[in-house]
Amino acid sequence: MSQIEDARAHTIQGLSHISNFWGFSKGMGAIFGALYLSQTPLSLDELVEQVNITKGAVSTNIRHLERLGLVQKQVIIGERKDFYTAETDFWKIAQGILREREKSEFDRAIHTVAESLVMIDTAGALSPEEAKLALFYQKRLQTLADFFKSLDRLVAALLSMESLVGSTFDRLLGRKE
Amino acid sequence: MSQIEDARAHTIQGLSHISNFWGFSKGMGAIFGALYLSQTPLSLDELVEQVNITKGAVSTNIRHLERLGLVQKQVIIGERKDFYTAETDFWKIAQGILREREKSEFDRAIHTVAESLVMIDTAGALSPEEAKLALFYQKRLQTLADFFKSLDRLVAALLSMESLVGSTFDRLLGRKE
DNA sequence: TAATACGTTTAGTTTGAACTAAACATAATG
DNA sequence: CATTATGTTTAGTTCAAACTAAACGTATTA
Repeated sequence: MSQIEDARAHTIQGLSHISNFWGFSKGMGAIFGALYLSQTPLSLDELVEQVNITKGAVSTNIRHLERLGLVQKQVIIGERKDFYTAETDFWKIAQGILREREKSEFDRAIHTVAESLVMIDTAGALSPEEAKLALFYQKRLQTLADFFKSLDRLVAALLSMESLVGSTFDRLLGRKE
Repeated sequence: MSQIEDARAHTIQGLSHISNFWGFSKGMGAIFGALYLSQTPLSLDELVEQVNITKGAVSTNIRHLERLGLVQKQVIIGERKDFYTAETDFWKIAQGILREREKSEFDRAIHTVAESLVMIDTAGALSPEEAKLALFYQKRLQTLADFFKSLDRLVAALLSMESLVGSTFDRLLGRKE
């Protein structure tokens, strides 16, 4: 029935949008969607057909998805093709994204601000106005650094909750009691 | 001293990158950076000069920044120009972004999944395999919906913490005791 | 009322990410 | 060993977002 196919297409298109919104390609969202709404693992060729993008693009996108933990490769014995399945635990997925993407980005941010602070620290003799400006920068940069460090701790805390995922948040938010 | 100017440039460039990473334009990050590292409010023309993009772009970007709560317009009496200052409370900023961007995006996601579920519900007579597929979709879509709803609650919870911001998280994460 | 100062809008351009098509590398099969 | 099946890499293309330049609207000043 077309109604059901429509629901599938609608969901996939929605996931494409979300993927895009979160800074990934639409293709990644669509591929994940196709896998998430498949009762069986899919091969690369099947994905090419279902999602309607070329093999190269699927290949690239799916490796990215794998690295993030959104998709798992299934090696089926006696089969030459690779098969893929979607991760269905979204809290796990969130962790994967936090780990692979946000973490390194926070590290980078912290590093950049630290560098800026060093530049100021190692500046030579300063005129009175320069000294005042330097002090101002230091204060602002320190605020920024503190913020990033807090975010970093938050992420680290979430990532260390491995075994609790799936229940912790839900309980925290009142979905289960 | 050039060392200090370098620190400023380095920070601004870092903020541009971060802005871009979070799905905003680099220009927005640069403009915010210029304001954040300014001891005085800046006019549009001063920003044009400092950030080195055209008036039109600054105008567009700064309105976006304002809407997100990253920047405030200061109407100075007796001055025809608008002046802008950067918000310096980053937890407030995070809230602004959550409110303006994430919230509506979650709403959209929830809505899309709900639509898909309706499509399945209203599908007519189904063959046995179709019925089985429909059931499978329903289960998966429900899982997805639950996840989005949890995220939505999380965001709502964070947004309702208005008065606590700045201390709550830090305490939560052990930065202060 | 003319001239100026300012912010916004618009038409066109630039740019980078994600795509396609096709060549390629590798392993399995006959 | 030639052929086929498969996934990856690459050179080139497409497309949308963000930019520029310039026109525009509006308020202020002379």
